[in-house]
Amino acid sequence: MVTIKDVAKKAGVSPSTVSRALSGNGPVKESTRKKVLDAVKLLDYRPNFLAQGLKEGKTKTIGLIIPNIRNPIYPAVARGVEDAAKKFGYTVILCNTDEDVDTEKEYIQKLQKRWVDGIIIAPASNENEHIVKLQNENFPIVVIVRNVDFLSNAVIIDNYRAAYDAVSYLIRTGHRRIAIVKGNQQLALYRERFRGYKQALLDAGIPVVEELIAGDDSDSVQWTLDGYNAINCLFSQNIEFDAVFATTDLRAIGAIRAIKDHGYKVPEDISVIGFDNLEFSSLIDPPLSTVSQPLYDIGMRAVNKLIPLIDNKTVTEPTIEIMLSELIIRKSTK
Amino acid sequence: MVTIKDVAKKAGVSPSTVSRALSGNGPVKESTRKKVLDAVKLLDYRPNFLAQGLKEGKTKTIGLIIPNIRNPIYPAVARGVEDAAKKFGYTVILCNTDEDVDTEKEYIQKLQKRWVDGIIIAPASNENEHIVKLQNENFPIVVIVRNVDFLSNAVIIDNYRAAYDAVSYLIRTGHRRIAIVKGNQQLALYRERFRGYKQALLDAGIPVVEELIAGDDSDSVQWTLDGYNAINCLFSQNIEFDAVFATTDLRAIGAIRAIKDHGYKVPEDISVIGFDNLEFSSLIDPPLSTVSQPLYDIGMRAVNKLIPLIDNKTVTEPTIEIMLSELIIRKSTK
DNA sequence: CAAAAACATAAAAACGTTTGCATTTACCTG
DNA sequence: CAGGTAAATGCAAACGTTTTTATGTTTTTG
Repeated sequence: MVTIKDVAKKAGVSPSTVSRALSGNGPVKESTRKKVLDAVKLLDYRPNFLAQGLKEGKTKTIGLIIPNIRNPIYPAVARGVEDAAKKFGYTVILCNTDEDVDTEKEYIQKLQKRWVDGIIIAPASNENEHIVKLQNENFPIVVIVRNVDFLSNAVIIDNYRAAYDAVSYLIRTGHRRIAIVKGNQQLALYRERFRGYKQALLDAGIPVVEELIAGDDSDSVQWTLDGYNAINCLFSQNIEFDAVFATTDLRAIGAIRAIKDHGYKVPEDISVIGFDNLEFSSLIDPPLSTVSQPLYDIGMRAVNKLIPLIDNKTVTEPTIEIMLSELIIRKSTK
Repeated sequence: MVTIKDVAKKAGVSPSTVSRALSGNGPVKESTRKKVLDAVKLLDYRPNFLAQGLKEGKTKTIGLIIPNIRNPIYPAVARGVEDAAKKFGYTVILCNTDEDVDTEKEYIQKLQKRWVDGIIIAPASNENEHIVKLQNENFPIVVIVRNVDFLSNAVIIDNYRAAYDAVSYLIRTGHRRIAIVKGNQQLALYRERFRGYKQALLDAGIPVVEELIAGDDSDSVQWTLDGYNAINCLFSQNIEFDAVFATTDLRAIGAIRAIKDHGYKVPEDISVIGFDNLEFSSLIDPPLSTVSQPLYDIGMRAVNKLIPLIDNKTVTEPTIEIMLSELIIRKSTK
């Protein structure tokens, strides 16, 4: 490989002059700068990033830790992160944890070996002392999508509020027996959505009944399955309901499938509302009513929050940024 | 930050001994190894990756360059790449080109600054001298998904064959007026699929007629739109057809929408077959018949092909690996 | 025109590792 | 128990940069 010394020799100057000519961190005569630039071009010299990084203690790299890029909410997030990172001259390392805390820890270790300048993470579970530790060490880190139970720099939506609004909409449009596919209650975000569901019912004077609460805490990769099973379960118990609030679009899709399988129509017999607004949620039949998360923006904002943390090492109180979600009504609700 | 010297001091040995104790690259007495390990734990020492990389000329990092992670075929590929990479101790840097050659070049430059050991790429376009150049420089690179017109290490499917089989299936099941949404003909993979379509018709004695060839070369991010517009276009010209071969599932979804919008039924009136087998293609209505690409495996195989290129710097002829695709018949064909 | 000031460049140290070589220590063997 | 061998460890160089310090060369100015 061609080094700065080769360039120096070719241009007839010292390595330090080459460095200055390229970085602009010092005076260099126009004529020599030209000689250097010519030599650089001639030899196709590219500075060794590792050496630079070693010297400066920075890598201009950030780690993005998410449960699974195949979960369709994450590509948009990843894209937002990458686009923003690129704008700041950073590159992104992608890490999938499969919802497993140990994998998450392992990746953090790996990333931390001083080569990423910061981390953006959608935590795998509610066990996150390792994240607290990182934060205490003043390592730049931003939590996204899944809020945690300690104060941290985070970019999320108000899951409680969003769920409350969605369920309130169902109530307002005449539904009274509203089932929920509740999601993994280990995760704060599903607890919040569940809480929103209950409060909306209570505020409307509708009792929260156990038999309408469906879904389990499994984390199957077949994400529609939970919704499908949950609704099938209701049918098999002959429980009546006129609407379903699914805590993700994928669960909603599974729910719709189950409803159709039992010969009922969406939304004529049963309304279904989802959560996430995946790109293809408008493409299914019927197009899904859902809560839209600004996933791309969450990714972008996370980077915008992270960079200052990396730059000014001034310690500031962590802040949570609440992004706006939006209720999108399509054809799966009447 | 804590360095190897700190550990050495704490353990009462020299830095070289610490290095050997940790890497195993030399003899070290059991008792001293223990002292070192204790010191490491006590100080929470983590070797500086940059320094290691600088010394060894390797970063244990690979770059993955794809058009767009939001295009639903790529998450599976990315996951395959990451899982395999992890097995070999490598990490993955994700780069989205948005189908833009300049962005692609820019990323390659960036990655090449000696810090990725190899690159896996789904090229943005048919302009790829920069990839040829990389290959000639003996830089480890593997092409995936989108074949190129020069001999390279690649992991792809036989797009011609797969398209041929899909169209042949339509013919065998009684369709005669088969329209195609042809995809961007700048890209070899769509040319191949188009060629398969034509050959299948010819081999069955069915003429290839211009009016049934639809779709344009745009690369809109709204990937269903091309299929939607293409089919609408046919209807508006009053062209009759009894089947559609869409060159991607997303185009198929758009096509189905257009067909439904015009009051026809899939598959009773018009059959539709797609290409890719996206995770949600079985979830739409009707569940889509399609050609399955082993996307996850393509990612995995690409890494398995790349690692030897990185390790043995022995120059071997590039080889193309053809993965098997599979025709999956669901409910969108009769 | 000489001395000071400003500018341009070179030399050397530093970043945190790994590793070849030299040295010390421990262990055998005759 | 001396001498030889093997094992364990330390020293120093090297990886490719950037930056501080030192040196040499202009230019300015009284």
